[in-house]
Amino acid sequence: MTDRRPYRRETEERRRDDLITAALDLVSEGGPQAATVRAIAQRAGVTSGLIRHYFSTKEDLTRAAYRRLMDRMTADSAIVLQDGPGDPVARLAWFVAASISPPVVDPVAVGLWAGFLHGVQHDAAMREVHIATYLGFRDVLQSLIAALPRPASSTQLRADAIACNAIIDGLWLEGSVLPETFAPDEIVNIGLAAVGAILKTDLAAAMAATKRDIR
Amino acid sequence: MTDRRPYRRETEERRRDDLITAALDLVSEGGPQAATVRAIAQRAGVTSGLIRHYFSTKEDLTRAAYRRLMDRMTADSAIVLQDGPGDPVARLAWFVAASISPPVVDPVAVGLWAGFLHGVQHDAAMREVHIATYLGFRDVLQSLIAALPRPASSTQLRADAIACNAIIDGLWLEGSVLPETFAPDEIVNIGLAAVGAILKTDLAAAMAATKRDIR
DNA sequence: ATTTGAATTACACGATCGTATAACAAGGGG
DNA sequence: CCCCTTGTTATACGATCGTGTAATTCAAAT
Repeated sequence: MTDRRPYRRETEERRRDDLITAALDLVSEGGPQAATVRAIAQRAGVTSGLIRHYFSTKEDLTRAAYRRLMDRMTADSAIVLQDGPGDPVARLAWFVAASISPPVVDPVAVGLWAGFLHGVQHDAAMREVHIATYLGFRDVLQSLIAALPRPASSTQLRADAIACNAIIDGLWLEGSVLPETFAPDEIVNIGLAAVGAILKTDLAAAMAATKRDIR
Repeated sequence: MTDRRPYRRETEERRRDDLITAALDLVSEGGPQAATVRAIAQRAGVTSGLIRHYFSTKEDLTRAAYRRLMDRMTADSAIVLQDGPGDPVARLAWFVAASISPPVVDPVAVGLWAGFLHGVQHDAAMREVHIATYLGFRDVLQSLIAALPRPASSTQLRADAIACNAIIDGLWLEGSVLPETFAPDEIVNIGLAAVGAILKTDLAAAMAATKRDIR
């Protein structure tokens, strides 16, 4: 009868992916308030009714989007462990450097992260994701620290991991929110020096040495 | 004619204060979306029309609320400098400890902070407040570091201040978002040890000594 | 070629959003 | 004691929110 909008059927995976991506884009651009059902649908190229076909509620979509964001950020940090150097000191240095460099350090990412924080504090499912992500990251860091050629008790190891993680988080925050305040590589250099000072290990030298190796 | 709600006239200061407080409470409880004009007015015990009598727009009220939040947080950190110890090492230790203890470390505060971050990134006035607050805090920290009995170049001083500030920010974040993950005083102890390691100064000992003095 | 299941669009619903404007009343200055 | 400024309430407006339901049309199976 009337002219209805033509459409193509897509796989469930593709549609969910498009909707989640659209939601994240909108939150980063306009804050949580901008990620309305209608705006998300329009951005994803579908009509708003379709959202409720793939997500039982908007909160459900929000949770999925947060999960996606966290997965992406941890993956960006851990990727250097795949084909990075073998030396324990250099491995730690690379991991720290990657965690406080783009694309982990990114105004968009920190904006998204903040946009979801209220959900993390009040929604049990989102809180679970956050805890798993945070402790997972810290455990990776702790295992890298444990592999260093130096003696350390388990309680000392935990304290070191928390401290180094705090440096990474703090520099990530500041570098992401106020990137123009820092010179290029300043954050990485400060981070390596600070983590090195806590662990009494020269990460900056190890970084420089392996950088030369790669070339 | 009809029965209108009775009311008392209040000073401008009092009304602005009530409205800002109501807005902050609502953001902390329900996120930015919960701080609607009507909800803020109801929480403050007035009708919604009154908001536009004191704030030209909702954005204007939001900016005022953010300014209030930042002022309160920096004041909570700096209060220990008023009647704290005179010894430079102890002063720094107290300042660091206060910055990673309640009421600065607080789930409500970090939730509020995150709720405003999108505004900070996109609103020029809010961004200005953020930059001033952040650099102001870091300058206080840097001047405390500069007062330590040790030689340091100005570039080294800047790097140290950024690194120590990152530790504080990171521990503030983690302690505020996941308080149940840490033992009592664990964050303070780790923070003092980490800042001390970076500055090669025993802050924990200075803290313990002055604590004994106060008693 | 036809049927059939479901992916997708279309539309309606009540609630609530921020803003604008007019009517009222509180309380100090004459 | 009354007036007059203005702090405050009341109400309306159009836009938009998340959700529920029915109608359609695509694409695979028969």
